[in-house]
Amino acid sequence: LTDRWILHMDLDAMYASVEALLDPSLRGKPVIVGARPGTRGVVSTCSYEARAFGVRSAMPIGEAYARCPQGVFLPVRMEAYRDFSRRVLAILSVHVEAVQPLSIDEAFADLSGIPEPEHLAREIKDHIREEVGLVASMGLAGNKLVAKIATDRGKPDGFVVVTRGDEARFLAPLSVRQLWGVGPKTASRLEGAGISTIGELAAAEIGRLSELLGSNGARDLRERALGRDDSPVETSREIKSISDEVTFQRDEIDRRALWEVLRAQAQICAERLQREGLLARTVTIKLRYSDFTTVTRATTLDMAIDDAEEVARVSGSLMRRYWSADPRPLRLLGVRVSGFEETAGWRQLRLFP
DNA sequence: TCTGGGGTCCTAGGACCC
DNA sequence: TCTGGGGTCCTAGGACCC
Repeated sequence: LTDRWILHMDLDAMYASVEALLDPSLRGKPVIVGARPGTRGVVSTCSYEARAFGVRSAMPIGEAYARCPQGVFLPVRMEAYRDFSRRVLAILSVHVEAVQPLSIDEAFADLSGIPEPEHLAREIKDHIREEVGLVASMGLAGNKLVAKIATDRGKPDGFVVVTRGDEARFLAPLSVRQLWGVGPKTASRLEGAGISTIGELAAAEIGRLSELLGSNGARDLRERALGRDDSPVETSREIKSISDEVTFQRDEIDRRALWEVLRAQAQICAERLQREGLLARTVTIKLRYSDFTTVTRATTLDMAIDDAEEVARVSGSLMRRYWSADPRPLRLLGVRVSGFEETAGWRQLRLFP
């Protein structure tokens, strides 16, 4: 498709911005959404005023407090952000047919075949600001990969267009870290081989890259470094797993307390299974000890389940088998269900809507 | 300054089957 | 009497994303 245009949109500092919309007295202040100082947790999102103090997403809350003690620290209020997210997606959907939400604050939209994609994108951006009050940064390019990076380059309040044919040139000077799929580990491995920009990555010998990342990883990464990506905008995706986990404020060793947490988590997973019309065959527990070592233990059943008692029973027996034998304090406990089948009732609904 | 919670995808090894 | 080989399922860990 020669006139493929993909729009990527990302709401600036979304959680902090929503909090400021709900409480205008927060406007212009360093707002840090995540956890209260003195508790276990990290920064989810912070306002640009807070970023000026060096506060960043995923930073331990204690460090954020050390850098910005005058900050306004707020707990995460997911329901509120979801509500704003829905309103933004609704605006996108008014203008574009194919919309793919990526997360609560990000989406792709397929603008292929639209006469003036840039004009439309600006219109959507204005619309979101006027009707919802949030600022969306946008990237417009010939594919998802480049559109997303374009958004990033313009933040905050960005609008960056990358012309088709210009992808590799646009990416070349940027850090490899900007590429989807290159995290701290891969970046430092590449760095060790003298590769720090996307341009250097694109020019690297494939054999050399394969040694570093395996042949599949090398091939995929090279394509991305050249700005090539033909993945479609997917309007719906299958759920693969459902989980609930918690980090305790203080490491927990009491059997009964742990059992109660596990039961509640099983219940949450089961409720969600039922809501989605799914049955799970695999149940996994996740344990994290005081030294942060983390293990998962799974079991796959012959029969798929969606009942809270059953999920609790299976995760409980995993706990007995793997924790009770060596009952050290836990920092985190979690339950996950996966290996889904649709329930008979839902299958019927789908066959005879 | 100790490290959240919800996910996805990939890899590797072992069991098992034909 | 010296280790086939391919496919599938399962477990566990790890990297990564927001």
